[in-house]
Amino acid sequence: MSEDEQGEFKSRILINGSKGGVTFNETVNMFGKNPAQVVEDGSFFPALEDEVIAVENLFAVPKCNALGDDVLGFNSFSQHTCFNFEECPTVGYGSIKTNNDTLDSNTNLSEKIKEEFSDGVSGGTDATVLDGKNNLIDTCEDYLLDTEFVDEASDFNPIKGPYVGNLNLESKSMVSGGRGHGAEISELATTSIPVLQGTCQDSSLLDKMTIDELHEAFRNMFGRETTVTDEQWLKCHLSFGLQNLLGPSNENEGKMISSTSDLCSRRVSSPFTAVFNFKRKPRVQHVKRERHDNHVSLKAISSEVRKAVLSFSELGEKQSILDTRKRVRKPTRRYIEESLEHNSRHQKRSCVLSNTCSRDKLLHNGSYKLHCHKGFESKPFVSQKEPFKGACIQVPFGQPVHKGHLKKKVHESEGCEDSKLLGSNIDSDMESFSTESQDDVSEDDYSAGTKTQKGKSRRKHHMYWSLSEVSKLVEGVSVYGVGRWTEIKRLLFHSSANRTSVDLKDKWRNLLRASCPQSQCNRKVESRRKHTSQVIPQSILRRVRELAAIYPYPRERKAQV
DNA sequence: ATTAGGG
DNA sequence: CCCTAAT
Repeated sequence: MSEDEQGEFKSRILINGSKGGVTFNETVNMFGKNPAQVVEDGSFFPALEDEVIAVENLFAVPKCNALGDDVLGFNSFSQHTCFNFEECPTVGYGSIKTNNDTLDSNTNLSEKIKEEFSDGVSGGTDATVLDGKNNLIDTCEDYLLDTEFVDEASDFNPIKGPYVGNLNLESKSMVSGGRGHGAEISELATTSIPVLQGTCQDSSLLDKMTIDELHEAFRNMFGRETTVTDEQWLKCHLSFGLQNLLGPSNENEGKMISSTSDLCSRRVSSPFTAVFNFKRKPRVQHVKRERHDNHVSLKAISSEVRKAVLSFSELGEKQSILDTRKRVRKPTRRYIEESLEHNSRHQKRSCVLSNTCSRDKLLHNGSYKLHCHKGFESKPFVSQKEPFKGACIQVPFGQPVHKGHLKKKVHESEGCEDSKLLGSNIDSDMESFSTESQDDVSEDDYSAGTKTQKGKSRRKHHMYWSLSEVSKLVEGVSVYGVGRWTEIKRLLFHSSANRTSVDLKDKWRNLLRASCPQSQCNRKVESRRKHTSQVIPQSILRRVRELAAIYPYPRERKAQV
């Protein structure tokens, strides 16, 4: 099957799916698999309730970040998902079941997939994996662009959720009588295609939901309220979130590097084949069982199957290819920094591998436009479209948060607090320059923010020296002498993180210049400055002169000697 | 790592 | 303030 044919095939499925034009049975038949066979295989369905619970725990353990705005992130999503499970463990079976017997493993499928892949998560997902994903995405994109989802000007994706049915159930906490049907990972193919259309069939359920219900569902899913009253918007977000169930599995499915490059070279290896592979339930299921018993992770699955999983995910995500781009984990600024510092070397290597396929595409991918330094543009998944919001710190799976970060962060905040303290200290200690003190605080905050981006030369925000600071400096010089900037800094400016010893030195130099009675030129400048900046009191200037005499600068010292 | 000095 | 050379 040629590439074009593959693409056409995929598009067909997707489009049909979105329009619900193909029934599940038809879809299944397309693959030559009779749904009855699926049902017949009883081993697929029995899933113990505790299995569900296990899943729940699985997801409860990992990331417990504060729910942030990044609703697209897998972390928060899984968290919410877990939440939902708690509320109704058997959620989602009913509605699908009404559609087709084979479909009732729908939701469970998602769980299983997650479960399946969550093992690999801890193993550490490598950047390359993500790159690989992007490769896939991009590849898929070609096929999908002509679908109805090109329009993604807005932040959300107009997905007429495949999972609408589930959503409905979740939001209403409907519990069907059925137990958790052990949806096998192999069900993925069979299920998801039906899902794609099944949702459309069930979209009536979504439509039936009131705004309040939608809001509730939204809250359950994303852990936050929304003020949006647009039904479409809510539905899209909800369905989008549900769709994430499959996305993460993709992302988490590590160790795909090899197959990734494989896919790179010949592009996605026949999505059709991929789906088809999934039809071989017995095989995959076998793996699944093994895993249950022996904790055999997905690694055990043959690379072929894994490839299939990956490829399938593209399919299953339907239009979401575009979504996926956005859903790609947004790293925190911290993470970016760290990556720059620690991983640049590794990335260079892995990028060489993955770039050939992904890079050029990614580069003209708007949402991936990376505003990054140096060889970082090749890491699409680090794109940070939205400004970092401290509330939601999402660290990509497998990318451990180094303690250094914590330290750094702590230090930074320390600095801020200290500077605030300094402000108050100054107020009490010195003659009180309240405005200046405030300036200190704000300035500190600012500089603390800019300092973090070590790399590019961003000039430190100009911070005027407050009179109190000058006084302290002079005092320090009088005590320790000129040139002991580190000492002075340590004892008198320890709390002000924004004044380095070099700053002190520079300031002293300037004071010296200002103090020594100079030519008219100098005075002119001085008088000119009077209007804009602070005027250094004569008392201080005098003191500076005295100190200059006592502690001449080295050069002058030499001259004196 | 500090310091001096030029820019 | 930044950068760099010298120490």
